[in-house]
Amino acid sequence: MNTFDRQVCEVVAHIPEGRVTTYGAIAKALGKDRSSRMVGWILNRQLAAGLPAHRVVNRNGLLTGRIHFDPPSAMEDRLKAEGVQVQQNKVVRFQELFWDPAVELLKEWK
DNA sequence: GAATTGACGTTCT
DNA sequence: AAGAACGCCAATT
Repeated sequence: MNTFDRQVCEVVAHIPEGRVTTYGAIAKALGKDRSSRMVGWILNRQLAAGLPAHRVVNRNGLLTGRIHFDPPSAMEDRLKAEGVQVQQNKVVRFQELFWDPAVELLKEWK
């Protein structure tokens, strides 16, 4: 487990309930704005680490990673359970629910 | 070890 | 405005 992995876990673990963020935003917050792909990969590796990976979607608010859940509908169900409305595999009010780690996490970091 | 393939996103045509 | 190309890099074949 390298630094990047931990950073990603750190960020994802801090996403508030009922909020969502994107792969790109996370990558960018870590200075790897071109490696957004890796974020998904890392989550995949750490899926069993108890991370709220369901709060991470692509930049359109689309639940592209639901296929990697077991069952695939788990992602959508969990989000709904947290009060996040989902339709056609995409987050409703995504813009408003978006949680930018580069900004929000910085506040916590203090 | 080369080629392919992604939980992505930006840029160039 | 829609589609192709590319950057990035770990894992799989």
